[in-house]
Amino acid sequence: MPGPIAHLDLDAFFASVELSRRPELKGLPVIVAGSGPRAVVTTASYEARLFGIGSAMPASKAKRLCRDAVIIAPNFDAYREVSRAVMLVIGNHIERFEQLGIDEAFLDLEGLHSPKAAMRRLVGDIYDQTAMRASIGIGPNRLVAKVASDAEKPNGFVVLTADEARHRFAGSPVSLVPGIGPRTSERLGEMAITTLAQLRAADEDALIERFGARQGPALIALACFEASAELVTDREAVSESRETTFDRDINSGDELETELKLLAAELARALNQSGRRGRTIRIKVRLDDWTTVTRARTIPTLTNEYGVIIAVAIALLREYAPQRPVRLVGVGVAGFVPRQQSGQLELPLGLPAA
DNA sequence: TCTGGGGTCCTGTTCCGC
DNA sequence: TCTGGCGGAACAGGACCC
Repeated sequence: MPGPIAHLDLDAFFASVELSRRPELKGLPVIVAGSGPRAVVTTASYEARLFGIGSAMPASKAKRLCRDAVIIAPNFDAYREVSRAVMLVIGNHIERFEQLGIDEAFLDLEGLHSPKAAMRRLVGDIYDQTAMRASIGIGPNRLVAKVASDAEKPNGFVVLTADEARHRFAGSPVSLVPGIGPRTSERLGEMAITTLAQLRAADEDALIERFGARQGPALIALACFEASAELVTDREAVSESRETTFDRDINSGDELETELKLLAAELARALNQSGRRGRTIRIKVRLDDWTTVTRARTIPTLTNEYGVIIAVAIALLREYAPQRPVRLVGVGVAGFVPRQQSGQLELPLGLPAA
């Protein structure tokens, strides 16, 4: 039996990085958010959370909730740098770990003499070397570890078996577990299932009828805290994109194409820098009524060239021809191949063999 | 007072070739 | 020759995550 697994989560990460750069703000409600009229909060310090401010909240609302909040524009380069430093510390302690996003990781604790003591030392080292606080959850699989790290943050340190997790969170809303978001919560609510205990006891056939043969049983497994303990230690990106929300909705096709060109240029620059290429080019358009449309086209050869990307993107946009004001456009390239294979797959595909 | 940006994964549909 | 089944690839949308 594999395991145990630890989940490490950096507390209020973006805000913590800002506070370490500007110690005079310590103790104040700090919000990291963009500046436009449609900006949202990316991270709030724990002082700001006392005012009811949370992630994904419109910045305008956050300001109303706390007039004295210090608002700081996000600086992703700085966050990436601190993230790298933290991951280096983790790598010095733990052989196998899987980074997720910028501020968390799963750690394979198998074979460690005293996993808890090892995690205490790791958290101490991370703080000493980067000034970042982390919460730790330890469990038999990723799901238990993740929920455990969330349970008592900031500075949390929670160790649970699956059985203990089932008991401790029996009365918690189904959305406590990762994988059950707002939409699934709502649909479960329509079946009078709101807590994890209710989901665990739910009729599997009814769930299958409602959610399908795969997702139905998967929901019960989530409620039982059954999950894989496997880590994916060598994750490679499969797509990259750029998108922007306008301060005001846009009606003109010319203006949309101008924006699309800027985004495609930035995307091509990034792809060239990382040496990544893909065959599928997609656009994304969000209308003023929040409907989101994507269109994609796969071309015969791998590309990261601006000229190719923008030509396909504009063709897709013209074919779609939005009939309502547009609040967001985006462009992306997908279908990356693992780097060692990319040489072979450059041949035109989709042609009948000779 | 509406709701960012950058991703991943899954599902259902359609199309095409065998 | 016609038809149906099947599987894979592409595509669109949706849910979710940080």
